[in-house]
Amino acid sequence: MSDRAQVIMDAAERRIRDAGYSGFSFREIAADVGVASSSVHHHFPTKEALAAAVARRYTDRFEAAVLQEEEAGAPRVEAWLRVFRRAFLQDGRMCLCGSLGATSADLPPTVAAEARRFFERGLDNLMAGPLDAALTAEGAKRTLATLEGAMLLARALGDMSVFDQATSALV
Amino acid sequence: MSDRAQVIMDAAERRIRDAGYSGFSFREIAADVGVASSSVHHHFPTKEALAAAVARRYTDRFEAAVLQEEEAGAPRVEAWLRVFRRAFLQDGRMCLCGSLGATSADLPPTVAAEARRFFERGLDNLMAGPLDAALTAEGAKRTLATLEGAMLLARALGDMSVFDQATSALV
DNA sequence: TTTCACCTATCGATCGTTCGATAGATAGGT
DNA sequence: ACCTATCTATCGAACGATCGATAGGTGAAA
Repeated sequence: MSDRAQVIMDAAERRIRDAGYSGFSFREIAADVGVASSSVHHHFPTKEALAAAVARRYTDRFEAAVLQEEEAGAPRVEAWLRVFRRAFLQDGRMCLCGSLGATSADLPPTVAAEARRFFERGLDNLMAGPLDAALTAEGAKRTLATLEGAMLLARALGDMSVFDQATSALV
Repeated sequence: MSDRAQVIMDAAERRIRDAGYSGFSFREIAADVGVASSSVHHHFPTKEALAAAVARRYTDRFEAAVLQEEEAGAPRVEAWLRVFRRAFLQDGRMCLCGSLGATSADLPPTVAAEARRFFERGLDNLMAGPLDAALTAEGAKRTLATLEGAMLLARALGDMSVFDQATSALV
């Protein structure tokens, strides 16, 4: 994967997190990066392929960050909270797969599958390991739902601090 | 507000809940209703005005349904859970204002204001009343976040039962 | 006769996508 | 060292489709 392809994915990720799948275009991405829109197609043949690649990279990065927090000694739920919190407050944007998942019914199949994969991996991680650290199926779903919803609420209200208030009972 | 305008709003509401603000068009709505796209403009001059009207009606309906549940004796949080659950399982769709709020950064101002209003009204209601029934500011935000996130998660995973699992601890 | 709801037709802009051309790098053969 | 072939990354131009929006006309109701 070339540097240019990474920069294209960076721009696409920003745009999708702000506006969703149908809210970004090749021309916008191209303008952000400083190339012709046809050059974006050279790296990613279709819009569906670009969005799927961005979601795949996002999930892998996210999972790696959570594992790093856990290895640093953070309890399971707190690891997730920290990574979500960082993704939200640092970038000032929704979770990519939250943004995609909200319109899941209208997504090309491979993009919907990548969004689904993000949440499946999250639930697997939250339910894995020794019994004293693992969450129940319901606890894991509640945790992810609250984290995603906290982002959505904070964005809709235009107040970033809402995220911390909505998630304060998770730890 | 004429009958035709109501039917147009019905179609727009369905489409926005599935695909977000940038995922619906006048032509699609017109085809659903069975009129020309210019006729939709006759009732709602712009896309922004149509979406804002749909969100306003949605919020008012939602609030009325919650109040009805409360008057029927449902505890505060359970009233919200029931109305959210019905909106999700009956229609098989996201919350309209959740769908809009996810892309709040990319919304025309009046539409973003209507989405914000939905959550402000929700928080006000959850925090109102006698102390033994009212939620704290944090509890109210956590409740709305979990409800919205539960919809998002269930949609992304393609499994409606996820909503009940994610919200099982709210009551 | 004025108003209302709807129509057809059309506008300019933007969409995802495709195409052919071009420049630079790389590799192999002579 | 030189020529040739191939690959990669980029460009401008254009495709048909769709977008939100507008203009002007038609017919029925008030």
